[in-house]
Amino acid sequence: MNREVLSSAISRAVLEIPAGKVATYGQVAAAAGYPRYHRQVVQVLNKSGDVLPWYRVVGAGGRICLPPDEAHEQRQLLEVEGVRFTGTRVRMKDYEHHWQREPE
DNA sequence: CTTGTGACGCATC
DNA sequence: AGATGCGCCACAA
Repeated sequence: MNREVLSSAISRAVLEIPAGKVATYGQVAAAAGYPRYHRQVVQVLNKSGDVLPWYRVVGAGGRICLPPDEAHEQRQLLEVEGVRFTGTRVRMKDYEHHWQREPE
C-alpha cells in the first residue's frame, strides 16, 4: 500500500460525502476500503488543502477536532449546508452520511 | 533503522 | 462528562 493508492482512495471517499452530510474519519477510511486508516485520513486532508470538502469530516460522535479558531470555521461551513449542531457536536443521527457500498 | 507526529477511536477510570 | 492510556499506520526527520 503506497501513499498514492491511499490518498486517492481516501480522497474519493471524502468527495462522495454529499453537501449537508458529514462522516467521521473512521467512516471515510472504511468507505475508502481501509478500515484502520483513520489517521491517514487526517494526513490526506492536511495535505490536500482546500481541494476536498475537508469540513464534512468530523471526529467520532460528530466532534470537531480542530483547534477553536479553525473549528469555528468548519462549523460555519457546515451550518451553511444545513448541518445542525447539538452543543459543539454535529447531530450525527441526522447528518451522518452512509455509503451504500464500498467504492473500488 | 528508530522516533516522533497527527484535524483519531475506543476502553477505562 | 472529562482525562488517560493504548492501538493504529504512513510519513518525515
